[in-house]
Amino acid sequence: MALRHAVLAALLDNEYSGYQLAKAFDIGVANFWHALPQQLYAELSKLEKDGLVTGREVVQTGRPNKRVFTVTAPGLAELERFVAAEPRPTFIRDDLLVKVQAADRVGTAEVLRQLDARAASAAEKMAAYEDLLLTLRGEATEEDFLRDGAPVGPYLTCRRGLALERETRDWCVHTAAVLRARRPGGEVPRG
Amino acid sequence: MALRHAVLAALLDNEYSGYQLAKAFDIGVANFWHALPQQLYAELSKLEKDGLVTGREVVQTGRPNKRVFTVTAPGLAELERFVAAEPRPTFIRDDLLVKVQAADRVGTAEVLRQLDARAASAAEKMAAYEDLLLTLRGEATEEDFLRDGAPVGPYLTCRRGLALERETRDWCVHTAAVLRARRPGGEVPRG
DNA sequence: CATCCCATGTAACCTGTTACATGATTAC
DNA sequence: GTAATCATGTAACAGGTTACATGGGATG
Repeated sequence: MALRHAVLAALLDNEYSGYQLAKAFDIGVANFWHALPQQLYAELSKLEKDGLVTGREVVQTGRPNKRVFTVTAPGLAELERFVAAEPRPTFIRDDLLVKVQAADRVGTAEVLRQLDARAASAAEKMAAYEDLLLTLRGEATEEDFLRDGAPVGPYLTCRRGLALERETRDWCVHTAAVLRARRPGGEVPRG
Repeated sequence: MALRHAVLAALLDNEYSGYQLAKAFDIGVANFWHALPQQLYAELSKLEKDGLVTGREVVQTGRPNKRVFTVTAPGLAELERFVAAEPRPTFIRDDLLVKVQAADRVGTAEVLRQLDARAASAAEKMAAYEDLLLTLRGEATEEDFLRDGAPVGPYLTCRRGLALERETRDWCVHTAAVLRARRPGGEVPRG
């Protein structure tokens, strides 16, 4: 019962279909919750069965119809309970960090390539988050929006995502530079 | 097959028992991989059965004996394969962020308390990581250690953890300040 | 005397991932 | 025509979590 609350929170500011929710979990929600589309479809079904969200058919032309979901009063109450509960420990799993941890004992050429790639993708995500922040606050300055604007929750979590990606990019760039300086050319010693 | 490589990487710089490994996964490895003690005991058994680590009984006085584990040549080869493979998408799950996402629609008093608590625990972890960095580099300056020191992998991942915790602390402090300014006193509107 | 730390697991359950399945429309 | 996007799932399997179990020694 954990994905459940992430989905409820994501549905607060918007109606979403499963497909749209999957997009939101790809960029935006991805800062703090990772989930696959299949999980989201399954979770939306369960949430609807439990009465925490309601679905509404949206007829579309030129593309398949879809069902969009909204949080119900019991759903909001469930979120309220979740918020009051002790948070679980934060959960990080990152392959690339495992590889850097092992950098002294394995070939670093691949690690360097992956660090470069990650730095580039972090830079892309930063740009995406900056766009999203602009969209969320509209005409307002950041200062004004943070004082009065709504919804502020998604804005604050997006800022977090931006800071995280900046940190990731900087760390990758720095780490790659350190490893390259230690082993000029990034070659793998053999034998 | 994912925890496996985190365990192998953690065992590279040291022999560890299951219990010690659990401690390492609590601070240090926690920056990039989350796992429970039960998982570690189970994984060590599997790794030993598969010949990727070897166990060695250490007789102790005044406390129970323990089995410490070392990575074998096949274990190192397995890590080498893992390093060459494409990394999986990074995995984050954070209850507190879900709660902030919902901040416009639920009571913020509890969220504020949890943000304060998280800021404090991030500050504690920063101190722990700073200590660990000092221990890892010994007498050397950071610059020298990054050029020649060993093992540099754990040092680099620890730096990442430090940066992450700093970012977490700053974001929590900032976010709490924003929410408090919007709703003076942090009270929950009812009705 | 109680509590914490060391030390290691098992068993039942829940959650998440991988692979597969379908089908229409739009953009190149 | 080929690929991408929209749209929604199922089924089998792998992985992770919760609860439980045990027992000695050190610390206050």
